[in-house]
Amino acid sequence: MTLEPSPAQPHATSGRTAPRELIFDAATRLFGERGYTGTTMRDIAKAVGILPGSLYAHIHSKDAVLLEIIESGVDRFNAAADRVEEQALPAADALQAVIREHLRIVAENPQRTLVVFHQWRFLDEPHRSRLRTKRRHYEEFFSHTVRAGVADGEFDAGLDIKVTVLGVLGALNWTPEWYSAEGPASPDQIADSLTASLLRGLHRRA
Amino acid sequence: MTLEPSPAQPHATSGRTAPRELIFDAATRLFGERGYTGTTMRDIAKAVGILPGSLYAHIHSKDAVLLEIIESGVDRFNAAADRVEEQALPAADALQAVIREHLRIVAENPQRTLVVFHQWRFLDEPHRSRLRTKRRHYEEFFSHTVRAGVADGEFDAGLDIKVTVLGVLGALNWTPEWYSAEGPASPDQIADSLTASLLRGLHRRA
DNA sequence: CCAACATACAAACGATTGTTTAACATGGGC
DNA sequence: GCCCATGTTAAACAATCGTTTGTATGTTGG
Repeated sequence: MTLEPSPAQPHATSGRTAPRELIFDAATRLFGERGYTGTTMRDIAKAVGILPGSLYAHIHSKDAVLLEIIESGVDRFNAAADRVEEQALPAADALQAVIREHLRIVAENPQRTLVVFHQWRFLDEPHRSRLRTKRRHYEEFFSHTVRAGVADGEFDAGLDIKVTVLGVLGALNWTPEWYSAEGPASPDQIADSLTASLLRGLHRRA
Repeated sequence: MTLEPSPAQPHATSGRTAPRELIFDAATRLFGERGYTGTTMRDIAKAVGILPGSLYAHIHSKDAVLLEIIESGVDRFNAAADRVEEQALPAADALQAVIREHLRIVAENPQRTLVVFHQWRFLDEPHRSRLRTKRRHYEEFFSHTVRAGVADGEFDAGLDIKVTVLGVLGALNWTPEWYSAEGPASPDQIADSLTASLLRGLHRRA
């Protein structure tokens, strides 16, 4: 076999972005903006710059595209939570760390995050149940962390843990709704501001 | 004409629910579950128990139904905020009051709240802009309240007000996603737990 | 009793949906 | 220089979309 300085692979990671990737990028953006049922294959094709039928040389179906977008998104959140869990930090530090990771993932691609949080309803079984389990795994990291923080006296024992966790998750899950890359604050700065509000509360310390 | 023990008025507020109201209830539930673009007029008609064409004796169009659902929902939130504002409470009390009202509105009809928060994207102009302005009015009540709380020393001066308000709103806007009428806690109990977490934070007081 | 009205049905409309098919181009490896 | 894989076009498919139409059926106020 001769030397291959610049192989120009047919369907590997080459200079030009692979058409399959272009399709997924366009689909992610459109699903985020108009929702899964509000986006047509013709919309996606037009965004990529090809005809609708040509999409099917690269993808299996509209449903399969949605599934892959959501699954890859959920996996990022879970990988981040697992990474933080491995460090076995004190509860407050663990929360700050995971909130930072959360906002980095949102900032990297807010549209994909919106799809993950809202379009899972349109997955058909058994994928929907499987993805729901994955999302629950992420939520349970927060439950465990808050519970541990209460157990060792770091957090207030009077907390309603369930509501508190859902409140924190709500604050985080809502961020892709307002985050803008054009804003002045970096994802880490936003994460730390949010962490400060959530952990220390609004009230002034005596 | 014989006696009428049960008048059965044609289109007044009688014993039987008006068909128009049945349509809006079904549309609210379906728009909340499957989204606006994921719901067909045939879905709504089947839920009401009539044929698709018969809907148009009661409504103008699918878009008009969505607009009315969202607008009536937004108006409830704004009316609640205005009511609290009139009382001119200290910032912490004002927040607790509006959070209570917020959760009562969510609890009364979580599906309608979901439609308000997510389906406004499918309104066409100028309605979308007008509704966005109404939503901003609600959000500004929170901004003003937090800012006032910081100004008079009730809240921590180190707060990033913008992020803090968006965090609180995120926690509140996410509630219809998990609130269940079958749950053990009342809306007011949930609101007070949430208020405690948000205002006092997770950390144990020294 | 009757005119008016509200409501319903059955059927259809043009447009749009996701997807399939057959034919045509293109370009690198033997 | 040919071959095969890859990617595209053009055209069409059955199904479904929001909505309209014409007609029938009661029910009510006068």
